[in-house]
Amino acid sequence: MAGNDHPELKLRLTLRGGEWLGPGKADLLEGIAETGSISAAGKRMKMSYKRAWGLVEVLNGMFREPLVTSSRGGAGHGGAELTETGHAVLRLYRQMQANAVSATEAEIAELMQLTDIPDRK
Amino acid sequence: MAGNDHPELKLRLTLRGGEWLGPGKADLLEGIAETGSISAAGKRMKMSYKRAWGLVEVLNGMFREPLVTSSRGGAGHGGAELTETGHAVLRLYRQMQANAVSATEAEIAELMQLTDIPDRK
DNA sequence: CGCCGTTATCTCCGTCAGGACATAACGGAA
DNA sequence: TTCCGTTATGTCCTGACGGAGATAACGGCG
Repeated sequence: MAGNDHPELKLRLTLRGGEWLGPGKADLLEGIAETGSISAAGKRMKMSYKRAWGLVEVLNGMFREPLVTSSRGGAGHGGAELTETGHAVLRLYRQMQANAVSATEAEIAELMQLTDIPDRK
Repeated sequence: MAGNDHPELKLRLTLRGGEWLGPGKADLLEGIAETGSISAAGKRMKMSYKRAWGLVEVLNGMFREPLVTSSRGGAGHGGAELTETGHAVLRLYRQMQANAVSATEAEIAELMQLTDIPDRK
């Protein structure tokens, strides 16, 4: 019951100068996939709609095909969802994350031994 | 010309909330090790001395033992160098980076295939 | 002693990412 | 036609980050 977040490893993949994929955009994609809405996904991450929408715009511009499609009005009063490419990107990022964590476990453990977290008793 | 940096993977290891080790601090440590000076290392990265010094202070507070020792005046007119712990942290981070890159090569390649970089003929 | 280059601090300022808020468009449903 | 919740897009503002520059301390050396 340490309550420790466990040291966390975050990845940022820079595709081109100024364009990158990191934890924030990945979480947003996941949120959109789960909520079906940009605003709901943004709210869940406690970011403004404006920012969430901006990130989606950037994401859509980074790849050949858009990662998110959205619609206004209509039956469900509008919404958004991931395209096939969107799902693929999210899955690949998560896979990268998992692979990276397991490939660096040893070094992370060593680094943690050098930190102050003394296990307090 | 292509001039492409090749996609680059950056790691950020969060030890505790608000305390993390990333590419910036690692490069700074490396710079201090090579130049023997906080200001020179900072200048090399085009950051102000104030910022470089602040990062060093944070780094020293993140681990049980300081990573950087510094001295004013004296024979060499002052300077800084990495402690044994400092060298260890830098080495471990570089190792993490290398391991993570090779562990995610496949996914990175797949992601790049989805990007716009079309080789422009 | 006075010189020198670095560390160590401080204060002032410009920049800018991002939040808060306002507005409009959309389009099926009631 | 009105209602609704979401997308889409703008303006205004604040707060934090970090640079620029000044100042002082340090401590061997000449």
